[in-house]
Amino acid sequence: MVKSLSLDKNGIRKGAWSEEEDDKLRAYIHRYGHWNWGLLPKFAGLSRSGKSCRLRWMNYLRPNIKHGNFTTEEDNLIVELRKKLGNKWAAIAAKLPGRSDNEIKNRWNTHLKKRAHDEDIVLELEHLGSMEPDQANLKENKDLECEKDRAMINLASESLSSSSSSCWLGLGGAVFGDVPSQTSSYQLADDFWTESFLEDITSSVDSMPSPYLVDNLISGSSCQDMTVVDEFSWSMLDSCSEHNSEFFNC
DNA sequence: AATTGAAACAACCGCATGGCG
DNA sequence: GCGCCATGCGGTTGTTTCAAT
Repeated sequence: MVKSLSLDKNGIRKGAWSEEEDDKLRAYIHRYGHWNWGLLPKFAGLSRSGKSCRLRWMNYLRPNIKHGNFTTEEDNLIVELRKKLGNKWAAIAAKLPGRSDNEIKNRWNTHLKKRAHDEDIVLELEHLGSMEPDQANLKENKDLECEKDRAMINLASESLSSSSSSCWLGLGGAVFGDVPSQTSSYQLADDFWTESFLEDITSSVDSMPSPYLVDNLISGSSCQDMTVVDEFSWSMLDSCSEHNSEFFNC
């Protein structure tokens, strides 16, 4: 279910990410943070665009990201939030810890859109079925009832909202702890990266060029340019040691 | 067993936004 | 105020998988 690999004219890889690329990106961000997506690929030894790296990190490699089946509670919440917020996938994702906007968008487009549409039709038909026959033929009445329908649907979704939110908070409390109000900024716990992972990546990270040691990776850049980059990198790394979690905000 | 169409989803692309000089 | 650049967001595409025929 992945795009086949290809290279563009600049030698930038496109398509599916290999496990090796994932490891490089994960290891690099773990060590240095994503201080600049544009430069990160070169420092991390990846032939990818910064955009591609960012997307891969945000949607797949980011800590705490969940993969696999959506729960009924999650589905309900997505449907409900979409009614309220529209296609604001990032805003919706902020309410579902561990799910990326891309994943939610895909979930909506492949599963929930049709379901939500079907549910609206059922509501509409149920309502029409309860109407007097001659009433149903009167346009003005129909228009009025359509308005009532919308109100009923909204009311139903509000009701669903309060109940499913409770379910979700219960689930969130059990699995994630308190559901953060701003899940776009993740706090990195000390044990975020498992010990086994740290062992796995140690060798690759140590052989990886750090942003302040490499001076020939930015093609065409002058020595002056690199001085700027070096100073920037040092300051960022200093900040990193002081405020480690900020480097993993998503 | 082969074919085909739909479903699923990772990834790409273009535009919008915000920060900075 | 303006232009540039990095980042974020949402729409779309491309590929694989799987079920139906």
